[in-house]
Amino acid sequence: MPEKTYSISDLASEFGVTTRTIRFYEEKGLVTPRREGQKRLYNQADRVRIKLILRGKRIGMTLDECVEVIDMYDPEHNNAEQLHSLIARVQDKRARFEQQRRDIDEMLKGLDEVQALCESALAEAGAAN
Amino acid sequence: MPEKTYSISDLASEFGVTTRTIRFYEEKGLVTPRREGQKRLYNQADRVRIKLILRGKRIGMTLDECVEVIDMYDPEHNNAEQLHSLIARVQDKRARFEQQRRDIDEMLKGLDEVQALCESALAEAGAAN
DNA sequence: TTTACCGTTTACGTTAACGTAAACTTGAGC
DNA sequence: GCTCAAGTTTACGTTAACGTAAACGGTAAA
Repeated sequence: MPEKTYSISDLASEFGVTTRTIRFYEEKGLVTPRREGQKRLYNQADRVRIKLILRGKRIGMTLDECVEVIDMYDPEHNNAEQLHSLIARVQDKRARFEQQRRDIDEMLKGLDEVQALCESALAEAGAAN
Repeated sequence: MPEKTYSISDLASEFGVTTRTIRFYEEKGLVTPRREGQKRLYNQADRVRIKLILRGKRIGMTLDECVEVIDMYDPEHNNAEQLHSLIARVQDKRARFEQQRRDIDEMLKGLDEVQALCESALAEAGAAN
């Protein structure tokens, strides 16, 4: 069965971005859809790459960093040396993500405190009536 | 006892940024150190704000978003209406941060898989000898 | 056939978050 | 008194990640 394909506006609306954004990612080499005549045709792999890019962006990664991570997924690695270097890069990214998770947890803790203060202030105001 | 203060380069080196960055934050109204003559003097509150800004930046927040969050911490809120609106904003931020945490967890999962593949490939190569 | 979309390329514009450089002041140490 | 490091202001430069506009091609419905 033929693989499912997507038009550029399919993906744009699915992911809530503009077609310009997707073409821009192509300019930068992040996706390489095939063409049907003039029109771009995206396959499942393209779609996944875009999804990964947008996930990266949500946590503040640059497009170049997104590429770095995505490239880790395809095995251009043959020998032991390359495998070790890949593992090292994985560790670097992991450290970064774990730092980010700590940052987010701190942020959430702060929000909890603010909310608790708000609610106790509201309770007090309510009790005053 | 007088509050502890910091020079601009104190904070710059503590946080690993340039003095330009800190002055830029002042231009944008994110910090307002007092002056001793010509020189800027930062107090503990200023220092904490900068710390919060940089934490926000690490998870991809814009400076404006950092201000939004930081502003939630000081109580400019008196009446019940303002308290409810603040709680609503807290919920919005919370949702965003939780999404980010999910994104990070997915990223880490991906890294785990890559590393596992690398290690099993290395084990296989080792066994082949 | 005309209208209405969807798609395309090309190209200039925009915003955030600083970098960088120049020119000047000021207090500390020699 | 001179130097030197650390500070200041002013101002133009830079990069990433698209936005926006113009001008055009294909096709499907009215």
